[in-house]
Amino acid sequence: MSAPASKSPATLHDVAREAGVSLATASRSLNGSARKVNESYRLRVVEAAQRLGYTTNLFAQAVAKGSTTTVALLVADIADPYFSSIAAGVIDAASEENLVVTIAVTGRDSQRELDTVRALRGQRPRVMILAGSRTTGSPFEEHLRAELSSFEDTGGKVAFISQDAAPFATVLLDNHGGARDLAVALAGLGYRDVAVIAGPAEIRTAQERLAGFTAGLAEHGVRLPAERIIHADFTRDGGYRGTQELLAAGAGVDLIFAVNDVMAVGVVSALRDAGLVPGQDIGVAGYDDIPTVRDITPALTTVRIPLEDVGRRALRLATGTAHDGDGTGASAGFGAIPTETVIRESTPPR
Amino acid sequence: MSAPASKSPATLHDVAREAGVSLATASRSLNGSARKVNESYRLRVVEAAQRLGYTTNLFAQAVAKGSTTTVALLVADIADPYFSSIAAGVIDAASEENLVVTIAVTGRDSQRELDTVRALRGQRPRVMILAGSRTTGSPFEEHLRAELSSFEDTGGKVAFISQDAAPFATVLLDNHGGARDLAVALAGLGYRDVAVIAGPAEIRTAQERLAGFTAGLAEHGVRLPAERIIHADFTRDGGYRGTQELLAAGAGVDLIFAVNDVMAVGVVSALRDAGLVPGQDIGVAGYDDIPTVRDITPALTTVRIPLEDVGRRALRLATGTAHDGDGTGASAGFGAIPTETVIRESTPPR
DNA sequence: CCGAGGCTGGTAAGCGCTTTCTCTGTTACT
DNA sequence: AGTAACAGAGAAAGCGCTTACCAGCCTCGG
Repeated sequence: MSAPASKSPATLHDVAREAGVSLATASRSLNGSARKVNESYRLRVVEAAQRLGYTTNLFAQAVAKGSTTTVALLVADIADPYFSSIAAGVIDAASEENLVVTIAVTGRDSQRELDTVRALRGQRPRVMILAGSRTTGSPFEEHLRAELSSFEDTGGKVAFISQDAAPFATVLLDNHGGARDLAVALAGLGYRDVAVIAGPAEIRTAQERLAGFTAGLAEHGVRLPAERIIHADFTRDGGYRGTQELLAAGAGVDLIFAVNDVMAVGVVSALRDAGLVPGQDIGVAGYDDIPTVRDITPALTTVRIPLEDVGRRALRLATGTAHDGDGTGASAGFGAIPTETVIRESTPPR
Repeated sequence: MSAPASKSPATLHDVAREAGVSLATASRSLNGSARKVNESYRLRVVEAAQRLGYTTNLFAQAVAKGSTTTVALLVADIADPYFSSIAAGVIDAASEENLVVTIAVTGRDSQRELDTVRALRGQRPRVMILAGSRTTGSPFEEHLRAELSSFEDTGGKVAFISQDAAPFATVLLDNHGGARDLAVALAGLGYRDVAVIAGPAEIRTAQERLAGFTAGLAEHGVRLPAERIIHADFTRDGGYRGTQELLAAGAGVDLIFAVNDVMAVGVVSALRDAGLVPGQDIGVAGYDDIPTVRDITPALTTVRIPLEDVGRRALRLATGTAHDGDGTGASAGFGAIPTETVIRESTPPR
């Protein structure tokens, strides 16, 4: 190594001395500045920095400038493809703007979510993106709102993903509409005896999808009796157990709609384990179109959300980089993200 | 809100004034310190902080203390379940130690990986965890090493996940052994005409798995001719296309081993699309045991790696929190992570 | 030929926090 | 009672960086 391998990183001061210029000049030549500096000086500084293996201390820079390059992303569970796809989008868009993404996981726990937001504020991120599903009636909801408002008051930006969150910017997912369209399509295929594995009762995304689905069925005169709605965990195992419960109740059902794909995957497995052929004996549909549902058997009917795009959009929404006319090209404004019903083998016509 | 909603966040200075104490006292009472502070003072400070909605500016704190609470995690693709599971583990272990995790994605591009490491150094993270697969013979490899060494020289810690990375701490994944065991098990089931969809030739993880698998087969006298080894992308689509290629070559094969699960998922789909019944006509095996492979049809034979655990372990290895005797309880030392062959329906006995 | 600007380096005052050191007020002994 | 030893609060000096602000130097126009 040519680097002197000291015990602490080289500072700008070191670089300035090595280059024989002042601190100010060094700063100006290394980190953009409106001021011009003589090319020969600049070169000397850059070379000195190179030689010493100097990298700007972003923290110190942040302190001095009073603004950071951090984006905080809160997700319920990073291992869930839904969230990791969104995260991929956020990270992608962030790196375009030279922002660094910090990810925290809240595990669908409002208390913990609140704590996390508090802790994250210490990072003074430029923007905070909350992707965990909002719940209704949580006692922490109000505190969260307050915390976020105060964050915005002090110059931060927040963006929500999913349902409208009052005063904050939101990438709206049209859960109701998507589920409604799906229901219409399925009813059109001839399904009549429907059950829904819904998420936890207090999660709004789950509520909306359930409501939309019910509405869509109603348009075709299909009723969804209350006992055909099973609330379960928002996970693969939730879907599995919900299905067991449903089957145990002995309902004669020709279609199961799980309010998200990971649950639907659980449904398929549960059906199979119960000796039924998913798709053939009972149709199955999910929501989200996570990558895997294309590959399971039968391929799952679902509602596509352009997840990565949603992530990207959330970031841009928050940073104010309108930047439209890219990617899908669809939906220029700030309306809800368009969803698309994708019929696959898991719901053959009846 | 009772907070005055000023234009910039409350500073410690504000808190001190509000509480009528000195800056030093405020600092001492809010953020741990060896020094004791009169309880009544402490209370006043805490209340004032509460009232003003104060949160410590972590950056400033970092600058003053000269150390941060950040962990940087580099992954190839956060949307890949392999990496997102690892990330979940890292984040989990990190939050236990009050560390914040920053995730950057490198997209399996050595150049970009190097750039990212450089950029991340600016954050002065306490530890850097590299989970992307190492490649062999990349011209950037040496630079990366240098950059990381210099990072360690200046007080950082580096941990690699996967194969031994010379002077740096590593959570060793026994790719060779795992693949070998798998091959032995499969040969034991009667498979004889084997093909491998290997990853890109330069990725070490792929190489090792291929080598281990070949060795395992050899133990049972099964040969793996070179034309039965197809190199393809490390993704689902890579597996798909590799399989198409294989089938086009018209080889009479009874088993396809894909060097990772996402590729194996692609293999299954490709077989099916070619009118074959995976598992029945041709056995399929993968590697990693990502959550989804349990749920696809046929359920996939694979090699289990406790991914979250690997993430946790990487963090602890780097922070020096030995902290053993938890979770799985398995493997106390720093040996390779134990893998386990999981035979499922995709490889019925022949 | 001189003063007004325009450039561009350097000096120094912060940014929000920690921490050393000083200094005053107590407590504990002889 | 007098002093040593000890707390514990506050003043102030940083941490690494940015950015007014000041000071030379050069270029022009009158």
